[in-house]
Order: sequence, then structure tokens, then C-alpha cells
Amino acid sequence: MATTVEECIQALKAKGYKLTPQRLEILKILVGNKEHPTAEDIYNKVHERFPMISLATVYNTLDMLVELGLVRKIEYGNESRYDPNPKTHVNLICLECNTIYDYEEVDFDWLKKEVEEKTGFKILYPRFEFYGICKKCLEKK
Amino acid sequence: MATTVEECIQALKAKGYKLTPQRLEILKILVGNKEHPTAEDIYNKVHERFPMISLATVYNTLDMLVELGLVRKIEYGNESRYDPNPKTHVNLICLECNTIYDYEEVDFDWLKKEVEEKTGFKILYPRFEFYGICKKCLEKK
DNA sequence: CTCGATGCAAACGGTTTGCATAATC
DNA sequence: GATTATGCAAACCGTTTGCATCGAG
Repeated sequence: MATTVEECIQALKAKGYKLTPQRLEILKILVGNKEHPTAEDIYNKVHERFPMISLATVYNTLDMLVELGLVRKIEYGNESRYDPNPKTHVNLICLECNTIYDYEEVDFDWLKKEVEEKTGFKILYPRFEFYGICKKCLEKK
Repeated sequence: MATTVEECIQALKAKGYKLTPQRLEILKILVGNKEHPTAEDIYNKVHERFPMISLATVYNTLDMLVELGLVRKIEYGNESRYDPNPKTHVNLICLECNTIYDYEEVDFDWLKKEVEEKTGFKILYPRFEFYGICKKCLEKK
């Protein structure tokens, strides 16, 4: 996701989408968010300010943001989570507490190039994850 | 997944699981399979030989194999696909035809080590994917 | 004023569950 | 013979859909 709400609004308008209060609120919630929230998490937060909002609108908006490439959808377990981090990174997913951590400092451009050259596959976006147990959960034992 | 059906049977028995005809058939279908089938794909294949099998048994067996670490579950779209490739590899997922290709020649041990040392996160297994358009689909256009 | 967005509620569909029966070891 | 696995069908639940109404541009 772009790093500012402004940039997101630009991207949205550029594609002819309308800016509604609901969409704006969802944008504000997502930009810079490191919690990898579910659609329902987002719904709950928006609901505080807009009690009339429907889950359908949340899904609608999230689909739009994914299509715009501003948010990444992470299907995990029986529900999806949404990641607005625009940088290529590795997600560390704790199987114990379900927390998703970002591990930023990796460069995968070389791999992308290598794969595209060797296979003819046109890469649009990556998904890199490590599943395991996070530090906090390890210490609890 | 282990490279032979025998090895899988050993792993299964070692954990006290019983070997049934249904499970054996599912194992045979999966070992060496590069098609990343869905539960229903597997159900359909088993069904040819065992018309009485239920989808529940297929899910049951797949859960068991995932728990044994013999198969990787890939949640994608509204259904999951199962990957028996035991080597760490990158999956190339075509957004056009939904085919999943394996890209084998990558070594991620260095990254695993780095992440574990820097974050204290205990890694159990990876999931590396590139989404995009495959060569075949690109040529169709 | 127009066309896309919203809210509601019902439908969807892959997966899970409960339970009686059957089969492995 | 004890205990686990199977098959069936219903339940589950996150997500999608259809449609009348609303509102951004």
C-alpha cells in the first residue's frame, strides 16, 4: 500500500472509483497498519465511527484495494488477512498466537529476475512466509 | 512429502495411524504429484477406484498428512491445494489459468538462519510464491 | 442527473462435525 | 476385542450476490 492516504486516494480516483466516507475510513485504518487485520477486524473498527456500514462494503473496498495493488490479501486458515505493507517482505506467521510479523530486510529482486528469465513467467507480486513459533510464544513454555 | 509411498507409510505408522485402503490410495495419488490438486481433485481420483469414499475421509487424510509434514496445504482462492513436494521451492501461481508451477533451484537456508537469529522466531516451514502470468498464457494473447 | 456505491439479507461453497457403523491392528 | 477410521448428511462460517436505495461527482 502507498505510504500515505493521499497517494491511495489518487490511485483510487485515477481508476474512476469514487471516494466515499466508508472507503476513506478504511484507508485511514489500513495505511501504516502492521497488524494484518481480517475483514471483520476492519469492519469492527469502521463500525465505531460509521455504525451503518455493512460487511459487504468492507469486502467491496478491500477487493478494490487489492485490485489497485495497494493491499495484499493473505488467505490464512478459514479467513483472510490484509497487509498494506508496500515493501517486499517476509511474513513470519506464528502458529501458536496467529500473530503475523514483518521481516523487512530482504531483497528478492535477483530471484524475481532469475525466475522470469529462466521460466518466462511474468511476476506480478510475491508472497513469502515462514510459519513457526514466535519468540513470545516460545518463552511462555 | 517423502519421495516414496513406503516412507510415508512408515511415518504414518510411527505416529500410530492405521493404514487403510483409502489412505493408501490417496498416498499413491500424491507422491510425486506435481499438479497441486484440490481436495476435490483427489476425491475424484480416489473415487474411480473406491466409489464409496467420502469427501470427509479425504479431508481427514489430508489433515493427517499435513500434520505429519508430508504435504503442504496451500490456501488459494476459495479452496486449498495440496503440495507433496518435499524440497523447499518457490511456487509460481498463474492468475490466468490457476496452474501452479514449481521453481526448484533456490536455496533459502541462509534466510532461514538469518531470520531465526535476528528475530528469535522458530521456523517450521516456508511458503514462497510468485503470482503472475505463466508463459503459456502470455503466448495466448 | 447519472452511474457507481451502500446496506441488507439471503445464498454460496469449501470445509468441518457428530454419530452410527465398519475395519485395522 | 479395543480403538480408530469411514461414510453420511447436516451444520458451519467467511465471503459473495442481488437488489432497492442512496450519494459522489
